[in-house]
Amino acid sequence: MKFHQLRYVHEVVRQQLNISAASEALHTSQPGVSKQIQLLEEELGLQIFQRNGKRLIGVTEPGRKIVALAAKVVLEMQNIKRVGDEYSREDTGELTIATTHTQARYRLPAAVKQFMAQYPNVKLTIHQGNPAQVTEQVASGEADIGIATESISKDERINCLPCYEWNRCLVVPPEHPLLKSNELTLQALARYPLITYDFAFTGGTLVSKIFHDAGVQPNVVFTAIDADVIKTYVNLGLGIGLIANMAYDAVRDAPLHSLDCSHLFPNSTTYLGVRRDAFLRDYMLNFITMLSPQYDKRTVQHALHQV
Amino acid sequence: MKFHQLRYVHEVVRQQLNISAASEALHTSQPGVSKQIQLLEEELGLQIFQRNGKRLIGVTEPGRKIVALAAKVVLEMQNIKRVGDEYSREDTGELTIATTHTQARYRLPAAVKQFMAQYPNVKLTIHQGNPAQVTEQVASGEADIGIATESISKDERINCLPCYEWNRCLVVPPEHPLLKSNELTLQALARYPLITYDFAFTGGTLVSKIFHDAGVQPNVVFTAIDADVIKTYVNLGLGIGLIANMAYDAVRDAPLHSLDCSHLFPNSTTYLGVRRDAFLRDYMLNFITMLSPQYDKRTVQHALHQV
DNA sequence: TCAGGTTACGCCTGGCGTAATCATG
DNA sequence: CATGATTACGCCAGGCGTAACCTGA
Repeated sequence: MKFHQLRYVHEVVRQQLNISAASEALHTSQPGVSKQIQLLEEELGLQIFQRNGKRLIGVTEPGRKIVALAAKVVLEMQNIKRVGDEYSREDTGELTIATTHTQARYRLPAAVKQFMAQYPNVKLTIHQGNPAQVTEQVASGEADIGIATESISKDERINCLPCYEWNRCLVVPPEHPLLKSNELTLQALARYPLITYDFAFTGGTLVSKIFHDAGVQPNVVFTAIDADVIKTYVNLGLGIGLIANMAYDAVRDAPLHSLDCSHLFPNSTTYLGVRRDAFLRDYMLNFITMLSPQYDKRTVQHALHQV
Repeated sequence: MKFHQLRYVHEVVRQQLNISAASEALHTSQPGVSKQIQLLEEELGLQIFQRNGKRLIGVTEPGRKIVALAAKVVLEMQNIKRVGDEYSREDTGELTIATTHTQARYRLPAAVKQFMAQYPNVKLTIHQGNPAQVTEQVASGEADIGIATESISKDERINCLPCYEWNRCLVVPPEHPLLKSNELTLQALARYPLITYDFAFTGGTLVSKIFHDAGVQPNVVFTAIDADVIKTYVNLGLGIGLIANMAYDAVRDAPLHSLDCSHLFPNSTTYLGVRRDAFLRDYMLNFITMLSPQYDKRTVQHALHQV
């Protein structure tokens, strides 16, 4: 049983059972991949893939176990390589961060700037997506670090660290009637068309739960992943926007006004997550401390079980 | 980076850094192992082993990480092989059980007999040791299943299942004064020289804690791992024996008498543990159900996280 | 007919074993 | 000197790529 064979199986699965695509991704010939997979199946004495004639059309029952184990092995091998890099070509490598728009746009820039200055030879990539996608990217190893709210901390495959707390604010056009009322309530809020994040009302998240518990039905007319998009539409007079408070800046976002909502919703916590058994390069740990200066490296290492 | 190289590193560490011994264990030549390890070190750009001239005298800091990861990979590869065996040469293989004397002698025989009848082609091995050794063997993968009391359930690397509960009894020679007293107490017990398991008083275990909490100092004159040894010495009149109640049988152990102690000590639970990320062959799961018929296979699978 | 997979075959890398050499206690 | 690691070297398995061939949609 060769390590290559496991990589091949792993990649074929990742490429939706397309051997040609896998061989391309692996920079090798297609017959080679085909052959090695056959040899592995022969050695193990079982079929990993279901075939219809010559096409792969699925993964067999035992195949699923093999695929899962192969994925683990591939990850461990990556980790070993990383340990090598860590102790030799110090301070060069890659860092992939998966996060949501709000974090990428409003919270990460300072840390990223600092990081790039300190590690000019690390190739930094930011993957943007909704919380579920962030979680998946971290769990699959596509991203080294994921930054998102709550949901990421509930995944068994991911170790998490609370990063910081935040709340929401309402952005409204100038002269909006809500600016004159003395106290903002859920009821008042529900009277106007609402524009907010598209994931705020999926999967029983916090915001939807608060409305539901209060027996108030908000009038959500439009959703986006993107606070900037939301503000744009608020500017057009299509409604009022409910966004993270860090996404509003009085000067930059004039003429919009903001109304604090922290009395309506409990604080949310943004978590940072890494895959359970990923090895973190030193610069990765340092990035985390740049993002969350309240932790030192030792604390981070401990919290993320990098023993 | 070849899989073989990781096996080599793993085995060299297991053999106390003796490359010759490792090459023997791996059925290959010593220069081969030496070479491959050098190649791996070269590829990773770091030293795994500390060398004094040509002798290996230790594992470097990064080496420790590599060794740990290599061990994981080796284990996963074993698991993959097992999946293969599971679905092809059904019902042949090996099963290694690590357990303490008491379990091996008094509790396992029935299950073992049943198992051997059903799986004549599975090579069954029982490793005997104290609870700490059992734990270590399971954690290291030397044993597939470990059966021991409490301590095994506290190891992070092991998934456990409570197997059954038991308590202790006192074995005394015939005509012993304790046979005439109406109620057995810790104080009464402490008046006589005591013979018991050697691990009963190490590491703050249950028995020692009970005595300590009651402010009673037992007079332990002799310890053994083995209830049979203990009974032998009780027979010689060297003291009274405190053993697991399942280890006493009125007929077989005559002329010794027993006194129930379940009012003095809380029940102990015997746990069955498997390594966190080990793949369990079907016959292994069946062995567990034979030992603990109160669970069905599905329950066992779930409890041990064999998803 | 074409995308996608397997078979056939020769090249050549690289792993292994043997034998010789070197270092440490 | 004996134990144990490294170096040298030739053999050959086996992985890879090219080319030819097969097969459902």
